[in-house]
Amino acid sequence: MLKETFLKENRLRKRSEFVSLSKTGNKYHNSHFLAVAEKSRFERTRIGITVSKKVGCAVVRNKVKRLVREHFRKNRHKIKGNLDINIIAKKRTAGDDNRIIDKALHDIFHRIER
RNA sequence: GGAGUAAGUCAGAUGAUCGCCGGAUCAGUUACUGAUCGGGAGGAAAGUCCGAACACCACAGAGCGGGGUGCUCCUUAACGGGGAGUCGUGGCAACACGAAGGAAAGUGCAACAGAAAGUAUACCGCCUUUUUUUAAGGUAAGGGUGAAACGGUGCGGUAAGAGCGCACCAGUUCUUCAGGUGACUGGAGAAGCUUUGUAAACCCCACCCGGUGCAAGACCAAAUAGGGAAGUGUCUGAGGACUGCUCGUCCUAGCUUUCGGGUAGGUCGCACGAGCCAAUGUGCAAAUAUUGGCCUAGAUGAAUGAUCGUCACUUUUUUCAGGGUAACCUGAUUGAAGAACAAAAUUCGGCUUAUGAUUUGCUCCGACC
RNA sequence: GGGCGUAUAACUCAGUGAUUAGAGUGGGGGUCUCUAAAACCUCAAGUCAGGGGUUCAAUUCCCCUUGCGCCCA
Repeated sequence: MLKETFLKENRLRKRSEFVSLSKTGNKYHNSHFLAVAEKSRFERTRIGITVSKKVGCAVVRNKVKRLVREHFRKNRHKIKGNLDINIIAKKRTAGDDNRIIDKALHDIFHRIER
């Protein structure tokens, strides 16, 4: 049984990392999200979440971030290889239900794996 | 029952599973891991509109400039906040709102219309004289214009009129009496004194304000190299000290611009405070004093979540029971949906704005007894 | 987090306490031309971001809200 933890070392934490990733990474689209991914130089998969002010107010943005993190936490072991991923939320994420967003996340992680 | 008004309260609860961010203790080991225990968003955390603490700039200076506040008394660390009043405005009322000093220190502005927009003037009128088309003088009652026209009504007076005189009313200024800490209120008297509006126009008066803000600032580690060009200045001048100007003080020996190069990692600041709760005293109250109890988030691409149950709340559907002629009301049952505004970012005191539910007092209206 | 600025026609900007808020570009129509461009004439298009207040009168002065943008190390 794999542990479903999610620590700081699984996250992207510096602006420079985000910038370099967006320059060189491959991009994947979806109705709700935009993902940028690249092979990591570490021995683990790391994730960064970008939710701009366009999506909504602070409460909405926190909610989206938590949903993305929760999904990543539960499905991390399914991702093969070591990747750096940046998930960028689009505007229409704001109003939608949790289940729909979860489905969209499942979809986009599926695209990244291919 | 309806409409309104004021004040207050809460911000769903609880369980399971998987997680997130700090803290304490213990163990292993030597900077990480594990175990246990305990904590983890708001009434507005928001807007950044005020006031402070704190830090640096000189523990903060002078003058000018600039900005703010503006009825009274009280309260507070402070405030543009709050409380209690005064006056004015709105409302039938409960009550609410008010940047509420000065226009009699000075300046400006008041479009169009109107004769005239603030100290004078006279378009139509009215009156007198002369002429009999008119001219001169008097007049501000009436008309007309405008948002606003120089107190109102009446009587006298007059050629016609006019505060020209008088009575009453309204206001202003002055004197005075009583009440109040005071704003102010009530009364008496005098002066024909009758003064336009605007200070959220300049301004005057009184009081207050140095600047920048935790990305303030301090420390540690790492790295390096301080170089080229141009301009300016070189001794009573130049530059800097995050204030527009002048002065003063302190610092540097160079300073500014540009080209090229480097860095932007961590720790502290940072969670015991003008703190919260309760009781008692003082005070109309805002507040405050004493005593007792409590410790209550601290992240930094940024924690406090997700899923599934149970119970409660609101709306609605089905079925049943009771009441009623009926519309419908009450209670139970069953399924479904909903549950506002909104996320700490150095910390406090306020203000403002957004917003769900609910309780109580008061006012007005209607019905019944 | 903290500190600032801005909003006027489809676009870029003026403007000022007062008549129906202007200019350029763009758009429509016309003149000229065989046609087009240029030039000239002409027309339309504004809740002066929204809501309150001061004033006789507000796009302008004051307050609140909203949108957009900038700065810090």
